[in-house]
Amino acid sequence: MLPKAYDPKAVEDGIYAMWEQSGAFKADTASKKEPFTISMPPPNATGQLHLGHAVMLALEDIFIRFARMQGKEALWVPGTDHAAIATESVVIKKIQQEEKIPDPRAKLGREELIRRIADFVGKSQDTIRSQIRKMGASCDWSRERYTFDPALNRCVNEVFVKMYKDGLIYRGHRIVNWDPKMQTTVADDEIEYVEETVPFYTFQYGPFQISTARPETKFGDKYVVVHPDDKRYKQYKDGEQFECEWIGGKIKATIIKDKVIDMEFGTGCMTITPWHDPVDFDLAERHKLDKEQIIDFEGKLLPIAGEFAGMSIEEARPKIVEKLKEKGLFVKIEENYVHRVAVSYRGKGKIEPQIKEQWFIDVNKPVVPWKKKNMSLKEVMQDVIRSKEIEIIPDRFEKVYFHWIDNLRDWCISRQIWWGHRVPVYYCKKCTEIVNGKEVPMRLLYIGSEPFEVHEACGSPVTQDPDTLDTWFSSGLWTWSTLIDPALTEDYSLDLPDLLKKSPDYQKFHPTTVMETGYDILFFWVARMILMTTYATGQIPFKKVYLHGLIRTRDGAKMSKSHPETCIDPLEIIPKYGADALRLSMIVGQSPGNDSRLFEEKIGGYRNFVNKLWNASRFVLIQCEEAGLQPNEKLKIENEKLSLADKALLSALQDLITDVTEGLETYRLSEVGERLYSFVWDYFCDWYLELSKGEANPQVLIHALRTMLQLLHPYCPFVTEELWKSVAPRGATLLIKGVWPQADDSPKNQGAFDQLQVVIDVITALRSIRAEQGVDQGKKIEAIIHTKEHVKVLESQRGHIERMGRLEKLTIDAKSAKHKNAASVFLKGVEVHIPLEGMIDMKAEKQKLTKEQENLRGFLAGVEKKLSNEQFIANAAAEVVAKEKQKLADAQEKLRKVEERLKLLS
RNA sequence: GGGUGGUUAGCUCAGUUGGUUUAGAGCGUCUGGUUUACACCCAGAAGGUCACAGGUUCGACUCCUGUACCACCCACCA
Repeated sequence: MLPKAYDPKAVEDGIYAMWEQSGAFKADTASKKEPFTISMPPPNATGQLHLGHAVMLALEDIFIRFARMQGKEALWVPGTDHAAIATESVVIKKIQQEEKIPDPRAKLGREELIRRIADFVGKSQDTIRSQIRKMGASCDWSRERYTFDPALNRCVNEVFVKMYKDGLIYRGHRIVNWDPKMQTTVADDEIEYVEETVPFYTFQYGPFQISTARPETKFGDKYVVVHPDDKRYKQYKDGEQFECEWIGGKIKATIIKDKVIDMEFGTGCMTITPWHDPVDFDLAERHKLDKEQIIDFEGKLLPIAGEFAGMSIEEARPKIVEKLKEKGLFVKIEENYVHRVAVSYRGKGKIEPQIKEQWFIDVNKPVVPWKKKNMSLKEVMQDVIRSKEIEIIPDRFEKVYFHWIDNLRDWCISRQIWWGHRVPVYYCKKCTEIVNGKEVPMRLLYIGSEPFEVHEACGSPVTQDPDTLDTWFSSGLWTWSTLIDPALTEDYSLDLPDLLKKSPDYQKFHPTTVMETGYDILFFWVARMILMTTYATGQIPFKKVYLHGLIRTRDGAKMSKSHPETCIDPLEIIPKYGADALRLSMIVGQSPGNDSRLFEEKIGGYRNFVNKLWNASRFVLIQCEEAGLQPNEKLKIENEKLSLADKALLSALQDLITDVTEGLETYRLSEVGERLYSFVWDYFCDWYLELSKGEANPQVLIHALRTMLQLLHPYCPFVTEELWKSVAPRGATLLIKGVWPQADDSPKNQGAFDQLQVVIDVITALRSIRAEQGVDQGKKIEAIIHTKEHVKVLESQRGHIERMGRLEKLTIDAKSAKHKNAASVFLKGVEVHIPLEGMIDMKAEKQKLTKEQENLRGFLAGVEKKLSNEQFIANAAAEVVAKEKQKLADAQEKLRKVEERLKLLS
């Protein structure tokens, strides 16, 4: 016999091990079944699982388990991400703190640091693997991948080479976001802005007054920019030059007219620093102006700053202002200027724009063959969404996505950190080449995916480009690089199309079915996967994108370790409430794309539900034992032995199956969860089980329980699998491998359900009458009772109420009917005789019916109008029109009934 | 500056193309109750002019316009 309360801690690990050993997670490439694939967004291999991962795992596990039970070949590929910059900065920090080494890169060198990081990652991966298991995720561990696997590195290199050959990857001097702290470039998307209040200075610059929050960048400024339409500066011409006194002495300045200037802001003119400001850089490019570096890569001022050279920005700033004051060029200072400072999303270091030579991906060059045209990467990215090949849930994110693409610039893919896929470009250490008539060291000797060590022509060793690739370059390949057969990647005679063609997993499982992830990485990752995958494979990476929202604390704050009191840690919750409860609490009541709040009471509520299910099952088993039925027998449900309640339950189960299946197919997870919750608790436990205490039908009980376990399994896999052990039909597989129930498994009993509904309504009405009229034994009840389908008029003389177990028994004797025309039902502990005729309070009834009649007539007119609209018929899908017609027919029928009733009443 | 989402019961949120919902759930509150599983329980109750103002419609939580507040995203304001 089952214990009195469900103890998740005692069963979960065992169940998971059982699933794993059974091979249920493992997808079969050779199978003929329809594939259903999910690539798990790989958690960063830096630490611990958090709620974001937990919600991702819960959602995807539901998709996968449902698909598997529906008989699809379900593959869920797990993995981890090397997360270049994030990981490197974590490890460097760790070494700094634990070993007191201020600059680990310099002290340890490239090889040693990489070894240390790899060590750290290895341990972290173990932790993550076990945590993914704790959530019950049924992913295929035999196919686990890591973005830094040699096989994936091969894919990265192949794509790099292909892009280079297609002219999509180029090297150029461009302004980049430089992080002096991490000593690397940072992507535009990886920057966040922090508000800072700083002094805002205005200085005299020749005849102009210019304002700045960053005087330290102003040394080299020799261009002053004004708006061409600005009347204040009408007398100056574009390109006009003048001499003036500036920080380091006399300079010659040039006036530039350009529309980027906001005339309203400050004095309406500014000087520019092209080397350290993206806007200025663009402007300088447009007007072909000189650019000069002022600040070095460490964040210190260069010799151009004269006496300030070598100082840090913080140190130099007040001194420069002081000097300008001395020179009489200071005009004014505004103390509380709010200004936004760019900070690295990962390392939190202040970003200093710099011009550097970097590798870029050209997003505008139209060289990608797509649908028999040559498109740019941007155009392909737009096309796949526009054509609905990829659908985003919720669809409003499609707009956001398009907007992002519109503003997309060339993607800087090189990073100066060490942890990452190294740029597959090699140089000869010795040879030189002629560029623009000058002899320079050889820039590029070889580019390719195969490792390369010696320059054959001269016999000297080669060196690989020191830069590594942006982490999103490799994760952009994730949906398919994980499906490439690793053994093939050791063969360098194969090219990328060969690798794809010869990998059975790729052939079977790509494109993947659904990509589920947080909306916060729509740009970082989802967009990059679309870009990289369409280009590299000619296929879309996934058919659907399901975006979940952020999980917040009770107060709506972001979950972070800085608020330990409101922050929920899945690893603390699972032992306490169980993985099933956690999963439910994150799924039910949440809609895609919207943030939601999670707190412990909520999880507790679903723990109660899981326990309720457990006890209901216990009760069913007890009933069976009493009735002498083996719970794992094959069932024979005989129609003639069914009570009205049994029939109603069976009928309701059919509806439940239909609703749950449809809901899951359309990704309405919250709704389905709620439906299941309320069915199990309100309908099955509180109503049917209570009834069955009177006269139990163990066959129906077992049947219903089995069906509910099957339907609930994707949501709460552990408890359902555990219970399945007790009620599974002999010879049945594990629930995880089981089949999804079909709605037509057993006969429909819709009639019974309607009949029952009438009775339920009657009882509900009687209750309220009793409350209103204070009916007690022997007092007359007079009322009209509305039901879904009928208007029953009930007149009763006598009624009495008595307790019967948990329910109350209310008996009402009909006056005139004498049970002749009355339905007599025993239900929910209540015996009711319902007379079918008799009248009271016709006025109110008539009013209501008349109103309904009016509404229906209006409605009919509306629908008819719609259906006679040719444009509507022409444009609408066939099923929409059919639905409208159905609506029309239903309404006509309804109207007919209403009119009939009205006639009856008059 | 541009964009998106939100505003529904004390709290946290559902509500699928406008009509069987006289607006739902969970938690909380209140009143009863140890009754053939479950106090992680049962039976009931109270609690909402669906942010506000207009409009379209026979009919609006649902569609349109505007307003207010909140949140987020994007953008080159020196």
